Amino acid sequence: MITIKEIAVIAKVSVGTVDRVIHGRDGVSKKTRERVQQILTQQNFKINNIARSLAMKKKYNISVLIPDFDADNLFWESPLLGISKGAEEVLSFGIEVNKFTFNELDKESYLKSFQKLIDGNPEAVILTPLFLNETKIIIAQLDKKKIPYIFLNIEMPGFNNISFIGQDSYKGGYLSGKLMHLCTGQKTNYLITYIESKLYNNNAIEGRIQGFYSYFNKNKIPFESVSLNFEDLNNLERVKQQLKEVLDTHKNISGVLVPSSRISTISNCIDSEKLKELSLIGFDTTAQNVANLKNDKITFLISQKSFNQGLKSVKIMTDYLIQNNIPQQKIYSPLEIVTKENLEFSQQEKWQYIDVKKS
Amino acid sequence: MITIKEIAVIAKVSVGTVDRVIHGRDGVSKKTRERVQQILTQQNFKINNIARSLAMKKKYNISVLIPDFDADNLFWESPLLGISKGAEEVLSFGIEVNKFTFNELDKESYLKSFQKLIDGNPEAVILTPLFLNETKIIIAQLDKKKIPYIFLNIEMPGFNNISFIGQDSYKGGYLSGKLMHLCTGQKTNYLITYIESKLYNNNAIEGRIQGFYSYFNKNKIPFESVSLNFEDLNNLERVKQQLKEVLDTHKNISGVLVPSSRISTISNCIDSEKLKELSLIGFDTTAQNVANLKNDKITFLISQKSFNQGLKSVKIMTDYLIQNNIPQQKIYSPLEIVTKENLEFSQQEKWQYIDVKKS
DNA sequence: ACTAATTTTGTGTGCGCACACGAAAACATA
DNA sequence: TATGTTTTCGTGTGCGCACACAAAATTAGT
Repeated sequence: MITIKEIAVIAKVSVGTVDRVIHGRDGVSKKTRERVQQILTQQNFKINNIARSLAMKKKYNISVLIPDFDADNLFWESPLLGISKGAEEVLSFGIEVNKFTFNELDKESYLKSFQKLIDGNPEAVILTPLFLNETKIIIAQLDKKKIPYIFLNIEMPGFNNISFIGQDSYKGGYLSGKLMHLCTGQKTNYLITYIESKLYNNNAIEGRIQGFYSYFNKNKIPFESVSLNFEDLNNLERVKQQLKEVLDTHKNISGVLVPSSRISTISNCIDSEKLKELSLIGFDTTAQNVANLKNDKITFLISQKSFNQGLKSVKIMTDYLIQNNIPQQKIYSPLEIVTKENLEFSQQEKWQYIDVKKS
Repeated sequence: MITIKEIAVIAKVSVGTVDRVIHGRDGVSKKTRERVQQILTQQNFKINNIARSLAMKKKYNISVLIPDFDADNLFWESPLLGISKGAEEVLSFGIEVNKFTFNELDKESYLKSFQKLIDGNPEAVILTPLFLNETKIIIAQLDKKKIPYIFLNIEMPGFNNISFIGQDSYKGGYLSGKLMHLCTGQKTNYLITYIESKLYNNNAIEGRIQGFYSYFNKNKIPFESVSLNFEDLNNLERVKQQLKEVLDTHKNISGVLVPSSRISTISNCIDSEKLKELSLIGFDTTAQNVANLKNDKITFLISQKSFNQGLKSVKIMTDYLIQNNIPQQKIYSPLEIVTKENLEFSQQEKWQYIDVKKS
């Protein structure tokens, strides 16, 4: 690997001039600039990022706004862990990552957390835009201050986010259709459950349901589906009752699709005898979901590897800040098919990180 | 992040002494060593790897011995690409990666390539131990010279490799059993094809077949299987004939398992009308396999993400050389279930790398 | 032609660490 | 006590780059 010093010798200029050419700073005559540039490309000069980041010492502050997790809903644990991992990896590059969490059921806490965040004067922001109107307020401030931002996990159109990192929910649903069909064969009567949220419009869930339908339509497979809408997934007795009713009236249902991460709640609320006749397919490998996959209550999970999403968001933002690398507008995570038999190999990155932390 | 200089001030010693304590070099009195060590842990000192690798300038040479690929069998392309990616990533750490390939059908070329490799005096070796006896010769030399080595993709017991990176073939086969059962439902009559190799004993294929059987046995699912052994997969006419024969005599076969990466060859040699009645499951996402997955000739592929295996092998060896991090003895890759519907999200790392290379 | 203003180029220092070398302290021997 | 030996510790330099500042070269203005 050739160094700027060597380039300087070849070009018969000083390292300062080479530095100016490399970074396109002004103060170099056209003639020497061209000469140096030519030698640069000709010698295939590649900057030594190790030395660069050591010399730079510029401190960047990336702030993250993301929902918190709790015992009932562990979904956000994974991305948070991924972000922590990312934070460690970019630490030596002079990047500090600050996490701000909020209650996913509380718009106020979203705004309040953001207020704290913005007070820290971050150079860049990674956020989960859960509520539309509040996000508008937030983004207005970011745009005004010209702070770049990435949307993590939730897609929301109409903003100038430099990237979206998450799942293609339509294709996830489409895949769930295929798997469901595979599980149930001819008996194509399905139950689809979801939670009507007055709080936020979750495009992901709708996308998944659409994808699910599309699989059958595009492949000209006749099917029937019943939808069941829960008001409150924490009222387990009510959930049980609703499920029993619908499964009793529609005896021929052979599969249940839960287009969210809450499938374990559903599977726990179905009578265990009845459960044996059903194929359950859901999304995301939360601890509860994984447990139910293990004891055969769930057949398939489709994971978006949200640990990696968190990790990636930090790394991509770092790349943007340090190298000025513009990322792709949409970065879709893999659709990982998880079943009892390959479970132990799933989410390796996450578990490795947790292991390291413990030791 | 606290620096050794700051530690030195606190401990009232010079940076040199701190350095000695950190790296356990001798020449420090017991008393000061303990004092410095205490401050080190107390202040939670973490070495700055950026600065470290800059200062070190020690050049390491990792050499890789791996089969070459050709148009008929692209399997080894992926790990090779992964290794290239890894080589780039560790370049700034003063690590040079040299690749030596051999013909997987030719024991002589294995030894000959190794001879070239060892002449380069590598500090570490990553290899695919394809032939048992020849591997013994090779490893004897490495052991004698105390050169550490990792086994990539192929497991071979009885050696002092610091790690094995590859697939758990038994569990891969077990998963293929589950998927096959899912695809075929009640009709559990299967054809299992393989290539009897006189050259090398491929434990992976045996492991997969065993795993496949185990799935049905452990779950007490009655099934029947027919085995078909090809002498030469390049003699397509003969392969076609053999397949036709076996499928004609066993009309009730509903699925075909190919426990190797050569499933595309098989699927291309089955009459297309007949193919529609069959479920085909195979391993590894070679270009040909992927193409056949797309046009519905193959139902499932189980991928071991060999790109990542190659990448990982380089990074793990680097970690071992630079940080003296001892890796796990066995590092199993995920069992990625690939189907037409999630194909585009598969192997992202690999495609990204290829894209970058092109631009 | 002689300053002054401006552009162009060169130099020096430091980022945090590794390591060679030399200095000082502690100890040993006569 | 003087001298040699060994142990312990400190200093200086460089890794490749960024950046502030100084110096030189060029141009403009009179």
